[in-house]
Amino acid sequence: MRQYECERCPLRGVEIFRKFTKEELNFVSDFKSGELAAEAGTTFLTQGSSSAYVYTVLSGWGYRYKYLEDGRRQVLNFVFPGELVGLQGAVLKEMEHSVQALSDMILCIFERKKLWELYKNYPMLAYDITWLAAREEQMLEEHLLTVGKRTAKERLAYLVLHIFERAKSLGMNKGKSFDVPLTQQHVADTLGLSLVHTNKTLRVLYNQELISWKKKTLTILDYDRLCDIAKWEGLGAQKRPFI
Amino acid sequence: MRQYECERCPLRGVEIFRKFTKEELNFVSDFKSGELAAEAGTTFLTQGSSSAYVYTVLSGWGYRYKYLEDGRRQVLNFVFPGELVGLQGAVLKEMEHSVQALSDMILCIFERKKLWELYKNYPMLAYDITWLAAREEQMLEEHLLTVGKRTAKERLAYLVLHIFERAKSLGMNKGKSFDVPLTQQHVADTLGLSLVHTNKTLRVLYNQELISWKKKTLTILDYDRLCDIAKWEGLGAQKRPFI
DNA sequence: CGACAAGTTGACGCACGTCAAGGCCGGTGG
DNA sequence: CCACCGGCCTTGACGTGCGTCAACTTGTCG
Repeated sequence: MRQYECERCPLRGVEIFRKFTKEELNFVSDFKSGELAAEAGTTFLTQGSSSAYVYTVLSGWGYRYKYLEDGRRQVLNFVFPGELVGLQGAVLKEMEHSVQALSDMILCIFERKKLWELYKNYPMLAYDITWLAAREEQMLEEHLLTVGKRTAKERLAYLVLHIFERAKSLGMNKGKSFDVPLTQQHVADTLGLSLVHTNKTLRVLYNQELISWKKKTLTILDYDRLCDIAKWEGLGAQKRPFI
Repeated sequence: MRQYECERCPLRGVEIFRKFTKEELNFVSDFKSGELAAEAGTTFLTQGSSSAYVYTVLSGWGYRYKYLEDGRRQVLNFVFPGELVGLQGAVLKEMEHSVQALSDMILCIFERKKLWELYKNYPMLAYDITWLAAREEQMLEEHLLTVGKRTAKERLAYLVLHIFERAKSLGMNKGKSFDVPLTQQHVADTLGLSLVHTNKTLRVLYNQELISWKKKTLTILDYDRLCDIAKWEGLGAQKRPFI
């Protein structure tokens, strides 16, 4: 049921996260009510349902998405280790999106009911949750700008940089390369492009020696030119909280 | 400096907002450090700057938007009375979007510094802020779906319904009509469409007797068919907090 | 009545979507 | 070991929804 004690949480060591006090750690440990191992492909939160839990990603990649009734799918954002999932479902009446595991994931389970205790007794953690929500909002806004205003080539450049930055901040990269459990269909559904056009645009980036993406390994060949193309300024690199 | 005392706040009476305790009201009144009257067209929060304040909208409409360096603009969302503006700038390092008044607005000013006090002493209000952030996120996600996957006609239908629902929940409508201080350029920049195509698509909706939009007055002529076209299920109508 | 912002309309072009046909590769079973 | 299958990727041909350009109209405010 619980393999990872909060006190020995493998993520705590990652530099980007702010340090917790002993007391906070104790509370979180108590707050945590178990772990969920989700295999790649599992949808563990579903659009339209109200979840009794909030999760923190311990390891693995996932993505949040929405469907239109006729099947059109929009990927909203990805979820990386240290991030909170399902807050909407806990705070509002229900989730209006689904979350699926891209790779095998381990999630820490927190009960919705206990969230209130956290707010009441650990204002710093409450503030942290707000911080995480604000950051999520910021990412969504940049995505909206991407889908609304960037061209196909700009979108691809943006997406590649976006996921690279996020992976890198967690040490999930190997130099300029990293493993990406995405299919081109995922990419297309993230960027509001068709599968075919996504494929052809990726080919352009490859031909221009900007990236290489073979067998789930993505390599950034020319970071600066990609930034230029994407017209993107990067994510802030502040220390971040994690519950 | 302060025309509207929190104790006599005109918004408190609006049914959709949850009631505050006497104590909460006192705190908010103390938290509030003044009012800002922004004329239509004023940009009162700017992309890239870090603001020392958070605002609550007392009256009027605004919109949040982002620019790409070459001038392409994406409208992210609108802001209505009772909503919080500038939380990102208060919690994270800086705002990554701007906010402009569409009509004349009155905003309550809160100091960023005091936000922490709120978290420490009024967990319920802290929770409310999270609630508002989660709702904002939900709206953004629906917008992303719209821009990514809906056709021009669907987008227009969606937008019309979206702003109508929000205005209506605040009693800002007159039956099926309401005043909309938007130009077609705003609409285009919200939906990721060109101005010309927006105009032509609006004409289609008008010709099909779905809406009428003349001189800043928008009328919903056929609510049901619009919903059908938009493939949208509406915003939740829960009681909402407001700081 | 002039000036300027906003809305309107038609003509034309292109970025991206759709369709369709293979190709590659890892997995499974005989 | 090969045969087959089902995902996923790739590529060309062709179609179209939406963008761009440009000119005109309408409304508004001095």
